[in-house]
Amino acid sequence: MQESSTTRLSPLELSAWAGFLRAHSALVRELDRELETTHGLPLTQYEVLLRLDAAPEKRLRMSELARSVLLSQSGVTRLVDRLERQELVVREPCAEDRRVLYARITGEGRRRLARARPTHLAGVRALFLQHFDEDELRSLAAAWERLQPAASA
Amino acid sequence: MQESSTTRLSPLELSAWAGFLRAHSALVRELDRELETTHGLPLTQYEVLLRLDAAPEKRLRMSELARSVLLSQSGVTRLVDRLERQELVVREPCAEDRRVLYARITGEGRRRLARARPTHLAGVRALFLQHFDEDELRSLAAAWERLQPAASA
DNA sequence: CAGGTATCCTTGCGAACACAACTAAATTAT
DNA sequence: ATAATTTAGTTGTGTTCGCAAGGATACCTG
Repeated sequence: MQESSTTRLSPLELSAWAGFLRAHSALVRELDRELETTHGLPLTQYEVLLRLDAAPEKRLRMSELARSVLLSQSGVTRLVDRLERQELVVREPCAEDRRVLYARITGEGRRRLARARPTHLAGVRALFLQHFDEDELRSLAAAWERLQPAASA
Repeated sequence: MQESSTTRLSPLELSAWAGFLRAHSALVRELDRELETTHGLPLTQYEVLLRLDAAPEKRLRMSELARSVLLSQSGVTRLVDRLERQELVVREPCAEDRRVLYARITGEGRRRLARARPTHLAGVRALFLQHFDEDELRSLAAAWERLQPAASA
């Protein structure tokens, strides 16, 4: 009463998929813990600061931010709330369209980001990048490109 | 005032790492949504059922389960609470060690799992496995092995 | 075999998220 | 111009999670 191939993953498929899930879970947990304990900055907050710092005018619309960190709109609202409370970010109205708000990274935000960055990058290298050679990195990067449309559909 | 290579990821490194994060987020969200809407079974619950069904006696200690699904102990306690409420799982005491509780999948749990499985596997194939050839899968599986110890340390 | 320690699981608590309903502003249509 | 629709963002509600603390049982040591 089993249709074999459609109801089972091969051991190889299982390793690739389950490993992906496990790796992500362990990595994110560890990196988050690291960042949180050494700089009081959870990973999601770090990533928002990173995006804002990299943005053309050190600011992004709330909705752009939501897309860029792959979070829901309401998630971003409250995430920016938390960042604003710490004065790492400020909200600015937009003159041309008064519905939109920009989130802009502050000087203090940039300092916090600068201090946290080495920690985070060291972690990403030690826990992730380290384990791939250059060919593998290329292969990975290409693969993520391939499954991007499928995922966002 | 910047130490270049230690404070920046190369574009390739960034693609590999950021892609990994984005891919995971999008994939899990989509698979979870799929499973939830078609079978009322969130991904985490599905995975617990899967582990229990695959276990030697259709049961695992709570702590084994926690390690196997890479969740905190308390997370598993409440996840099993939810499963028990739906009667997909039962808790059983252990005679040899009265501190431990086994979580055992029930007949109903196995039926739900069996019904959900094709949906989930189709999703995993379509959204993830599809995009890798066999060599890449092998390379991936090997890589996850490599970074397993680093992550759990 | 008593006292301390370690292990297994649960519970209190707070943080973070998604979904849906909502307000305000802009755009489009009549 | 005004009404309907769309878009940007926030807020209410419920869910899930991790951490830290707690209770019970097992183990270990003198």
